[in-house]
Amino acid sequence: MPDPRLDDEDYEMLASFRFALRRFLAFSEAAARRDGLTPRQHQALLGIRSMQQSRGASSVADLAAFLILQHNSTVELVDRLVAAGLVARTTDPKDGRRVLLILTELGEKRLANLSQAHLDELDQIGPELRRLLTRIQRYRRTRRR
Amino acid sequence: MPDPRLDDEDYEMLASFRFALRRFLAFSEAAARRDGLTPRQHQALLGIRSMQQSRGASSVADLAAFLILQHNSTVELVDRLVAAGLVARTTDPKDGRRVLLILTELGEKRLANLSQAHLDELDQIGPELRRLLTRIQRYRRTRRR
DNA sequence: TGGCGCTATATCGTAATACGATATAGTCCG
DNA sequence: CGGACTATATCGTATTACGATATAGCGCCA
Repeated sequence: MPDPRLDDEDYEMLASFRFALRRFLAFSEAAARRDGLTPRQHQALLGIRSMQQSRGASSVADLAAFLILQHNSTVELVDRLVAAGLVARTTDPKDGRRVLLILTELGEKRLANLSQAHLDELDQIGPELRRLLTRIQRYRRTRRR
Repeated sequence: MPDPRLDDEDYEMLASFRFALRRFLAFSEAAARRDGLTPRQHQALLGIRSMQQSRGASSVADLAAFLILQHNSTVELVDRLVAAGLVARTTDPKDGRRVLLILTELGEKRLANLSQAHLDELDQIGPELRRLLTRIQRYRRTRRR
């Protein structure tokens, strides 16, 4: 069992870190909604796009793993993405059980727009997140010895 | 309007960063649930605890600001925290409208346990998050010139 | 090669929770 | 002391993730 004693600074650091994280996520959520997407839909587009590069295409199960969601929840999310015209389903020619997901032109466009906004935001908030992470690590190291 | 062109690496970096973030949040969520708390409840305890230090106590509105939630949602969250015996409500003696929140002994205990686990987890995942953030910043700088 | 176990996706009912709209209580100042 | 303002609380609603279950396709081996 690790030493359970925590001091005020531990709590303060954790709180600051989580607050910064939430501010980033709140930005992300607001940006997505401004474009008519839910946050999950945005993340799904990003996952599909990046897996398109790294492994040719994304199946529903791949997407579930990327989003850390259950398979059935992912199916429902894909339903909504297809209904919104952001993603298309195609069955894998090599394996009829698998459904491969591809971005529509609209999906590409929305994702590009959002990704640009996120990179800009990370320019702002990224350094603070890094600072907080570094501070936590440093403080822990000093206390461990 | 910023240059909207994004390349594969931009998407890959964003996807990796968000995936790392989700893994951390999934860890956090699982740790909270293992202790019988929802993720929000855990974050609320952390916020209340850290505001106790920084400004004496947390009101409902303070907590809402920390969690980036609407006031009414926060009231409902506090209802659940009180029902679970983790937090107690006390009206501010200086302003009868305000409700000050304090952790019960059980709340303190749960938070201490969870915070320890989170610091340990950040030892693991923190460096990767920092690396990804640095990579994004560096890549952007090289492309901007 | 036919059937059986396995994997992948889909369906459906349920529960949790954040929100908007609205109500109530307390404060403060002209 | 009344009215505007602030803080908290209540309630109905919508979204969405999940568990349990169903269906379809694949591959192996007796």
